Amino acid sequence: MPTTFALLDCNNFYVSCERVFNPKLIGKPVVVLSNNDGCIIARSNEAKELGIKMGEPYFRCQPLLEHHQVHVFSSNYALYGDMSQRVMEVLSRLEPQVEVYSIDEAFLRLPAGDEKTLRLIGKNICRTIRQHTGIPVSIGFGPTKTLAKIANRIAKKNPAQRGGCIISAGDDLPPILKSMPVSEVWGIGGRATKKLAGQGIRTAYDLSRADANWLKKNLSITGVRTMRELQGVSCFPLTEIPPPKHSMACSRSFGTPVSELKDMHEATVTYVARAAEKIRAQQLKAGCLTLYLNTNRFSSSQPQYANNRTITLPYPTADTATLIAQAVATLKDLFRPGYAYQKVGVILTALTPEHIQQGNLFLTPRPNTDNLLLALDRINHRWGQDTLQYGSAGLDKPWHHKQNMKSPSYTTSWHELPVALAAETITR
DNA sequence: TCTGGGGTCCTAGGACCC
DNA sequence: TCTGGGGTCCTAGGACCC
Repeated sequence: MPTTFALLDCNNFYVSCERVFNPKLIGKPVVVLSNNDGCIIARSNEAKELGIKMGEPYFRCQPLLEHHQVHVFSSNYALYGDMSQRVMEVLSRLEPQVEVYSIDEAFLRLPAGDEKTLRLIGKNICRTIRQHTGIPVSIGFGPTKTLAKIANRIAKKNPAQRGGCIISAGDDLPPILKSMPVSEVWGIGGRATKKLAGQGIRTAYDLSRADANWLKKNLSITGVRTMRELQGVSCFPLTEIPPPKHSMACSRSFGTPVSELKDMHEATVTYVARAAEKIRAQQLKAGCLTLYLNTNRFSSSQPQYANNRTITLPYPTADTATLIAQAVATLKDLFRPGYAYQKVGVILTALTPEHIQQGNLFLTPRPNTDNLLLALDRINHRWGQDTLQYGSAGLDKPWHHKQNMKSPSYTTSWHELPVALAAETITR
């Protein structure tokens, strides 16, 4: 049965989240920064018009931002994550076949319908999500995911397409693809764009007509799939049930460079605890742990050092104390004094479901800490992250990343709920 | 002074087997 | 002096995504 894909995308998502709880920002230029207030990762349309680039380091464009009185926010993932869930819930109530693709995007699969039907569906989705969450969204339809992505891009740039741009695999397709630079095609990054340019392939249309053998050799099988998708042949299916994760990571850049082992130790413990909490939430255990650390690679005046090590754990575990002990021992091996470190990070891999565990013939049974961890997670969930934490994670955390302009966690913290004031009006 | 974080997929090449 | 061929598995690194 023929189907249509749709891509729903929240407009300037992080900025839109800030605006829901701070309507004064509507119509004003707004940007949101990455962790540690490092780079620009979200811009309102007004900010884009000022020429502020995606991924630009904050310190570099700070004068421009100040000059235009741009509103700047540190990223607030508690808020964005929660708003994302609300958007996806509303969407799932409207449409049965949904793949949550990222924090601000979802693919849908619909029975292939005529343009009028799709447009009605699109309008209804956009209106309902806006009404229930306050978040503006755009939608694009196409016979494949890649074409739905392109349709979404066109819809977003063109307010007349409110309710959705629709691409079909007919005669209209070539002119649309000819107007789309190949670098804007989903799956074509900077490297591929360069390689393709060398072959004279500059637009999505050129790519849809490229030589499959050359593509396979130079862009791997995924390049060939993208080409087929541009032709209207679906190669990337909808995955409604997210596959289990293969890895779980936690890392942050330090607010200021760190040289002391004590601080590195505290940060390592903090990130291990967080990563362990995350895999427990998904009923997983880790078989391996990777620890890595590095100095600031952008600094030409400071001596550079980066290292990493992966260890196999004695048995798969999600027990924070066990993981901390292993990570700290690894840290002591990797740490070299005399460097200004910028970051330490932890990756848990070889993840397996907690109820399917391979036993070990030669190890004594390990202590069962399941109930302790359950209580820990429940308390932190109920009363907020780090209500209970391991002592070695430190209290002051002088190395903590910068977050100087963060908005309140309006929807996830009892202490930070927005307050609505109603003025009494007298009408007689 | 100040440059994010968390994922996935694919491939080449090494190690190893018979 | 001359030293195969075919296969699997694993891993590091590259590329891409948001």
